[in-house]
Amino acid sequence: MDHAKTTPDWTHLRAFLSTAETGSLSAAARALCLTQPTLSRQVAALEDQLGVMLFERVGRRLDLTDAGRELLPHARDMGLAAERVALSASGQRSEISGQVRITASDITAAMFLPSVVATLRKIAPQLTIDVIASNDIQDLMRREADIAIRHQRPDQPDLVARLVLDAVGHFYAAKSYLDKRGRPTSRADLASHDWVSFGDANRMAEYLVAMDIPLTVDVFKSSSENGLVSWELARAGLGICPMDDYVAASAPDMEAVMHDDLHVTFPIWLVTHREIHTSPRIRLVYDLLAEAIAAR
Amino acid sequence: MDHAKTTPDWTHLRAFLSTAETGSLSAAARALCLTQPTLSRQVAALEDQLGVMLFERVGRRLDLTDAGRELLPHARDMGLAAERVALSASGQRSEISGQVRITASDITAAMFLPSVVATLRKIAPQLTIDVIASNDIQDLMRREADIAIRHQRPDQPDLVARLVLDAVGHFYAAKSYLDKRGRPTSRADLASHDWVSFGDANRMAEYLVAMDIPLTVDVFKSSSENGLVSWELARAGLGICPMDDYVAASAPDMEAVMHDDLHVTFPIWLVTHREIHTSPRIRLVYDLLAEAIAAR
DNA sequence: CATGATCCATACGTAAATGTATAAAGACCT
DNA sequence: AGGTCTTTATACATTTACGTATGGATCATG
Repeated sequence: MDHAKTTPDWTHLRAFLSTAETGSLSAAARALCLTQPTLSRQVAALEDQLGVMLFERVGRRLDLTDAGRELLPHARDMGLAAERVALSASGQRSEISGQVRITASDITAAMFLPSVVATLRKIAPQLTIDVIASNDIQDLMRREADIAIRHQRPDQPDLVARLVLDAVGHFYAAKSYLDKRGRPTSRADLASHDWVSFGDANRMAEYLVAMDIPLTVDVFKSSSENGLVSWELARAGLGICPMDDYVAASAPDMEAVMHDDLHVTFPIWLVTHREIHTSPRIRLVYDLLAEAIAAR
Repeated sequence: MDHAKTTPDWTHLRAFLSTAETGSLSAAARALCLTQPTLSRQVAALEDQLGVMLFERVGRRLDLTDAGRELLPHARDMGLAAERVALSASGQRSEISGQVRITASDITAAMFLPSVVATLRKIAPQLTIDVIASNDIQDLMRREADIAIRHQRPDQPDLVARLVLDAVGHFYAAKSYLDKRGRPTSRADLASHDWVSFGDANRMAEYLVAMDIPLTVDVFKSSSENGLVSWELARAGLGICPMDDYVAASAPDMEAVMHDDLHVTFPIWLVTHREIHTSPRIRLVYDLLAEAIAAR
């Protein structure tokens, strides 16, 4: 098959992809660190080579034609594959070796990190990943970890922090518990239910009262400093417990209480020290974590 | 994310892909209609940009490094996506419209063509596909079809024919039939079984005798000129019937008789008239059929 | 309605990538 | 062993593609 001759120039395909995704030649040029005339020529050359109009020039605007719309997903596939090449390559570099220590809450460490570590190991086989499950943000300062996933902005100025996502959580209880005790429909109802505390019950009560949930500390019939244990207590039917929706989604026996009316959001910060700017192995893990969290 | 800067040049990626697949820079240059020094520079530039050695220069030979082996599948993905772009584009061209008539045996028409026609319709929405189920090779000469899928080389010199595949078939019977009548283990056994004829029983007997199967024409207890009907007769337990393995695979109730010792091969020819050289719409369908048959 | 900003297309000089030519080196065959 | 046919890498001339500059056109804004 003489497809070689009919295969378009890959650079032109990248130009098409970027133009279609950014919506204009100028924006695509900025994204690719090229100039607008270059993109203009590349897209025109591609159209010429394919024998198909890809964009409709209507005024100063470029609109994808039907043909362009048909080709776009395949161009996107190319782009994704190219990104995988780049990512894979960066993991294969000889500098990417040694150990990276990631600290996160016990829940994040157990429910989220394993899959990320798996892809990380695949991308960078010479890397060793240490997962440190801890709720102490000080770890990073003591240099006991390289990267931390935390739910509050660190106040140390010499740390590099990035807000990756505002995660959403709800208040969950076991379906069996709710079947027995009834499903609350108002905030007042919540005070007559059992609660499972995440750490100190007094601090937790304060937090919930600040959310306009009128309860007293004696609703907490069980508690644990360990988030996984708290969660399992709730799953055992011991009461209501706040939980990240992402984690809760893997527990079909749990149900969100007053789902549409009651939720919490909490930031997810990715924190590291300044070494990230000089250490490629930490940078790789940092970027991959950011991507994985954002896309979770 | 500043991935834009780290994303390698797509042209270089194509150079890497072609080099890895052909095994040498020179071969890649020939495949891409470029020169060997160009490929040499492009691959070197890619290695430089990625910070990873992709090939090991051992003598005059290029061997993929572990890193290169890791990247290759992603580069392949890019290549496949690029081919899809090209194919899609060719289908979107305005010249690709109108009708294409494909003739094939009734079995091929019913069991294989539908999925091909589906992808064809998706690629070239302005194309109308006529499937003509017929066992008469003359159709093409009478201009009743544009493309024919046949199992013998056409003797008309003004037709363009291409041997796409040597298909493999076996002799099949219903499992229920074999449970009742026993499974033959030798060629001699076959003569005591019932057979379903594909067309004329005398011609079929001749063919089988030529294969060293010692049977007489009276073993044919049923027959049909229609292949699909013959196959359904066999499925109904009426006897043994030769069938293309590809078709038989979709009938779990059928079993190959003496699978390891007895099989037939038959060529699959793709035939068209010379118009293919001037008609893009026929060329597209022809190429797609060839690909689909080869990859089936 | 006019002004400014933004976008696309074209022209031109320049920089970058390509092709040609060539050398060195390994594989294969006699 | 020697010759031939590969292969890859480098040097140089040329072509190609790029960036800068500019004009025309459209849309937003005062």
